[in-house]
Amino acid sequence: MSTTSKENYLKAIYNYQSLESDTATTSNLANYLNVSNAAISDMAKKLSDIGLITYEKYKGMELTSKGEKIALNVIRRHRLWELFLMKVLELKWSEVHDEAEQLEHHTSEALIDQIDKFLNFPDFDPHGHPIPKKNGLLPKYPKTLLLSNAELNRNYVFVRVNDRESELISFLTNLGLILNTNLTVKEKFSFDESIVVRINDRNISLSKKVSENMYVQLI
Amino acid sequence: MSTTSKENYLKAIYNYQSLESDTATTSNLANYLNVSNAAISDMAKKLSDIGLITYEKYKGMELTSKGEKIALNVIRRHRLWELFLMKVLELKWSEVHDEAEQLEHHTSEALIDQIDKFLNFPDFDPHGHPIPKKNGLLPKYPKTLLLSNAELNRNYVFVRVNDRESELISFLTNLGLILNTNLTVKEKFSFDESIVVRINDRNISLSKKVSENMYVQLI
DNA sequence: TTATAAAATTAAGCATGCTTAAATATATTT
DNA sequence: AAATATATTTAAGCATGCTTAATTTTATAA
Ligand SMILES: [Mn+2]
Ligand SMILES: [Mn+2]
Ligand SMILES: [Mn+2]
Ligand SMILES: [Mn+2]
Repeated sequence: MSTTSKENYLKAIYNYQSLESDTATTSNLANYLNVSNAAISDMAKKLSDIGLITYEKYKGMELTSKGEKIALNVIRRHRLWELFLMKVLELKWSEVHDEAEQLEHHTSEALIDQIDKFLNFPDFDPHGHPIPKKNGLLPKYPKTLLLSNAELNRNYVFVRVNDRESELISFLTNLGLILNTNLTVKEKFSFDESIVVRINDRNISLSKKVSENMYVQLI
Repeated sequence: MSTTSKENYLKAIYNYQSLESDTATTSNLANYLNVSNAAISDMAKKLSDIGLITYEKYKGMELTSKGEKIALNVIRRHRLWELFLMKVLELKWSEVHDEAEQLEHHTSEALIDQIDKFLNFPDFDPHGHPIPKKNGLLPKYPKTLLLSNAELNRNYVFVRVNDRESELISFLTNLGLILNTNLTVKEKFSFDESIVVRINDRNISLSKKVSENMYVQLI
């Protein structure tokens, strides 16, 4: 019923659904999942048939409560694995996402609950994402904004990062830019939308690509 | 190239190949893997085409050194996962096999090496099976025989159990029959091939089905 | 040795999850 | 409001890994 592929589609739809800035369109999902638009249309029919999304041709799709429940469960497995791999098995910050991307589809309820327990029921994964609880609810997490939207000369703390590109994570690690680092935007260049941030008395230049994948919180 | 299905076939072939009492025939594999004979013939062609087994129609199949290497690698992942799940995540003796059956196909080299290291490079899994080393070699392990073939009134130690049926493992657990238990066969009944074994001053009757899945070592 | 039984293979077909190319619907310009 | 561009869906087809039914090969018995 819920294969690896279907789980990934549901997660992707959830992702767009929970964004206020974007929606789960066919093209968005195709791009996100690296498949053709035709594959999305195809799967939309199937997911709709089994009651996991609502779908009207040309109008887009939405998770049903059943579909959302599955999506959150997969996300829970993903994020618990990430934290476990990092804290217990010492995998790198940049490696855990790809590994979890596989494991999330092949982990029983009993196993994931043991991992949850072993980690003492954590609220956040290594990239600052909230971990859905066994009951399906997300823990409370703070309002954040993209670093690319942060204002000049105010104090922020780096609290979350998009983990889908391991290169980016490695890059940040090399810069010493780990979660919970304090920073201030000192300059913004409009010609390439790069910025200069001050971190621990060091000025670092970050491209648009980088700053729009980092989330910060005002302090 | 090497999918979940192919990995399972290679493991199954390895299994029969390493048995002196049986061989990797089409029917054996079909029965072991719970698929039709036709599926085995089909896959034999494919595995042969990609150089993982040698195969002559009606004559049977054998792993090439390339195929055996993959098989041993999957077995390594399987057994390391089993031990890790039991020792670290406290899954039950009867649960770890089914869980590992999935995880073995979705674990990177980096991760399995970390698990190996975390467990301090163990030689045996929870069911007494030797764990292939990173270099592809099996650790030395003692000569054993099936409990069903053990002689009356000699002292044996229970060292290995077939882990493919979780019901059997639960059954043994309930009897207190864990690995490294000493035992003596007191009676053998020919009419149903059941036996009576003496364990810790208790006499226990075991069916043929049970005794031919337990391996013992003479002491 | 020939007949029969058992084992293995081939043939045809199905589900899943993709692809590219063609068709159609929706959005944007003029 | 048409014309054009963009987004989406449909059509046809492919790979993988199965199935059942038919056929062929090999093994066993008479
Ligand atoms: Mn992730
Ligand atoms: Mn993450
Ligand atoms: Mn096992
Ligand atoms: Mn085992």
